[in-house]
Amino acid sequence: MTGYRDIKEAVLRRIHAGEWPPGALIPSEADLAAEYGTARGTANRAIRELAETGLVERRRRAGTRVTHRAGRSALVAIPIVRAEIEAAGRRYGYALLDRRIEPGDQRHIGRLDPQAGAPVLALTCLHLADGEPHQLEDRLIGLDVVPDARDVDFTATSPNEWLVRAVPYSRSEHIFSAATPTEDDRGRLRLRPDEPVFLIERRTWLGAKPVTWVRLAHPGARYRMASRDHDAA
Amino acid sequence: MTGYRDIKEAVLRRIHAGEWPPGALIPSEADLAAEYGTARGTANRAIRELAETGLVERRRRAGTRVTHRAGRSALVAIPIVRAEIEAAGRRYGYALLDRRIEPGDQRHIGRLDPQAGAPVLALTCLHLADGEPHQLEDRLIGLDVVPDARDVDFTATSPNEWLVRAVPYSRSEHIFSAATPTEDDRGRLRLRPDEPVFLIERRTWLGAKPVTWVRLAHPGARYRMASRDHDAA
DNA sequence: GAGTGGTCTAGACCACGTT
DNA sequence: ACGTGGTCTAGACCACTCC
Repeated sequence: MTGYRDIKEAVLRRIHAGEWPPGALIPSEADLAAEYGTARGTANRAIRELAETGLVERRRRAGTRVTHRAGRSALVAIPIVRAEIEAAGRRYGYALLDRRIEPGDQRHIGRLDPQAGAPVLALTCLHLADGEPHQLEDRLIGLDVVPDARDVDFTATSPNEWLVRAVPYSRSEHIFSAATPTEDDRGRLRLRPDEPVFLIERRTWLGAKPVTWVRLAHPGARYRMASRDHDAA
Repeated sequence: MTGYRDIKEAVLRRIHAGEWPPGALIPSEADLAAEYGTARGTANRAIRELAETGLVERRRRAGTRVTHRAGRSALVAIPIVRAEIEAAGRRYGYALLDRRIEPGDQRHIGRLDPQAGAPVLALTCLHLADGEPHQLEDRLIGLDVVPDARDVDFTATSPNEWLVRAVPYSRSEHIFSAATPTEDDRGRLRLRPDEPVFLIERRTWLGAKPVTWVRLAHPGARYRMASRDHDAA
């Protein structure tokens, strides 16, 4: 029995073998289906999944081409910090360091980008593993979009966990970087001299409205983020 | 017309609205199909895609449940450095700094993990943007798996580009981290004092055999890696 | 206009795991 | 045993875009 996985692997192999170099047109779904003796739906699923990884590009009428700049992609899981710590067999600790409500203004541009004048909830908290600082979280929440956040007791629940449960979002964006820590980072994460921080910045929207911005700082020398691969063969 | 996207959004909304809290069972494909007046295949695709993002978990006979710890995931594109630089409108430059062939031994454990005694090609090269150091590449290639690499002129072609074109792989793994630069990093990337490096380490296999290991170091203060989102609504 | 991908349908069989 | 998801089929209609 030929399945969509078989077709996917076969096409992947033929691309890697050089049969279809970058830029080349691969056979249409109908031709692939005929060649492998399946329904078109089966070939469709195979090639659709290859397109999702970026290996090929599809356009109606124009057909399916092998992508030129074969960048690789990786699926990075960004765990909830509590789960990450507990999964490592360590004791999770949490502290709310600061909570303010600010009018949305210049300070938030490029981060939350709130509507002019809309109030912003600014939180700073620390996540610990076995009592040792693990992640420093600076967060902005748009109270116009998420009014309920005003009344949540964030000394008991971390904003991450509350938001995941309470607030839907439709789009998010991440930036990963290495940085020299700020003075705050240095003190709160108890960094060694010269130790950098690994930063994850995430912005989240519901439709066009910004929901939350967060900066997650990890001690660089003690943090690595791994990914499973995304291409497959 | 109700499409798989409609069902996907509807289910997403109902989960976020609290109708099905984490751990709850959502209706079977057949029930959803009946509810929304579609074929089962349509409901299948909707829920399958939600499962791919990790929002729900599916098991035969047991049904589909809302995931408990809904970690988020992001799809990170790792571009070929040349394309990345040229896409930014900068001039690409490349230099091979070092090339050695070494017997596979202790030094490579945890990186390439070559078969005992198999020769390893070790390359160091620098990628520049407008003449400024952009990425320092340290690479190991298993010559037992990729014998052709021995005869390639890597002063003309960067190993990244050659490998992408010439060698298939079946699995890869990435680690992202922030680090204090080594003395080599500092000199070759012309780092400012206290400037950290952003590291990408990638290991690639063909079946069970290690193909290549690479460490890509970027000046932290000048490098950010962005991702598109992977969850969708 | 015609060929390509995008999607849906109604049905089917099977694998799997819970009961 | 039986209900669930996993997949395939053969056909269909449509949207898009190149010619």
